[in-house]
Amino acid sequence: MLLCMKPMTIGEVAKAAEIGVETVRFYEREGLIAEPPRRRSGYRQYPPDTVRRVRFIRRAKELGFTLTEIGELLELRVDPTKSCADVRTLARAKMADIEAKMLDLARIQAALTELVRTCRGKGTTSDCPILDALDEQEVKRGDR
Amino acid sequence: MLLCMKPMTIGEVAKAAEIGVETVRFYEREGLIAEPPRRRSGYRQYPPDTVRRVRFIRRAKELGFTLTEIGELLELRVDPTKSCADVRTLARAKMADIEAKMLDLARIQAALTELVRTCRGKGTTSDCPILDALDEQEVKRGDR
DNA sequence: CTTGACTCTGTAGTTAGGTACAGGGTGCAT
DNA sequence: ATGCACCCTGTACCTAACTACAGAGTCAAG
Repeated sequence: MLLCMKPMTIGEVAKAAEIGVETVRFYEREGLIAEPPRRRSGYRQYPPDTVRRVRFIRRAKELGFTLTEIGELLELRVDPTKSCADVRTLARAKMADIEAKMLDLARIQAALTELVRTCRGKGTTSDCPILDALDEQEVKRGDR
Repeated sequence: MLLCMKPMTIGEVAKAAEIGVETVRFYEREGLIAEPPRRRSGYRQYPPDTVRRVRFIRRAKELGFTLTEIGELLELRVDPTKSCADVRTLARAKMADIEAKMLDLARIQAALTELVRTCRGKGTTSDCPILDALDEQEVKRGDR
């Protein structure tokens, strides 16, 4: 573990996070990762923690979050410079987003399960259960 | 159902699906929705079902699926022209994707819950539980 | 029959999120 | 002390997924 505390080059970070070197610099420009200290030569010296941050960004993107949203998630922390109430409010908003995503995913999952079941059973049991997955809740949304 | 079975214009579909007219045509070009019949004038006449399809596309995008993946999902159905085994295989692959997404979302959700809890506890407990959310599988890998 | 909102095709521009050089400097193993 | 892999900045380019015209035709309320 203590070995991990040595600063890393951008190439090491990129490799560890399974991402391109250019992308790391891009995330830095976008403010998603902090500007690291430099050597006198100008080489970036990343704290190893950066790898986790970059990995988080990569995974969160696959969940449909934009880089902006991911930035907000990464800003969320217990921080004396911010009001606890603000942090909680923002966190709760994100939790609601996530809840909605999980619900939609569960619906598609259920539809796929049904599809596989139907498929095993008989041949031509008609059309497309997938379409049903996400649309009855328009009704619910209306009176939310 | 109140949904009228009469064909709809592209503008009606767009409005009902909360999307732009241009986007509907774009989805048609991309093969995500079928080319509808036309009037003699060339006007598209959409079956009302199209609205559900477009809504599905919109929602699925928010879950991090690409249009290509969404197209694959929409192709999945019990269909005599396709082998049942193929459909099942593809459906199972999608289900695995979805499972992974739901797991990651649950992890972030848990991290946010923890954050809110900590925050209420009035701690300056320092850092960032969010970062921990998606990286425990790293633990499996040996450090160098 | 006019008029204004709507539709058509086709092409071009935009935004998000990277990705790829060019032209130069750095580090280190041999 | 040199070669090679790596890093720097800056700019340009790329794909996905729209979005915005232009220029022309269509529909229907009044």
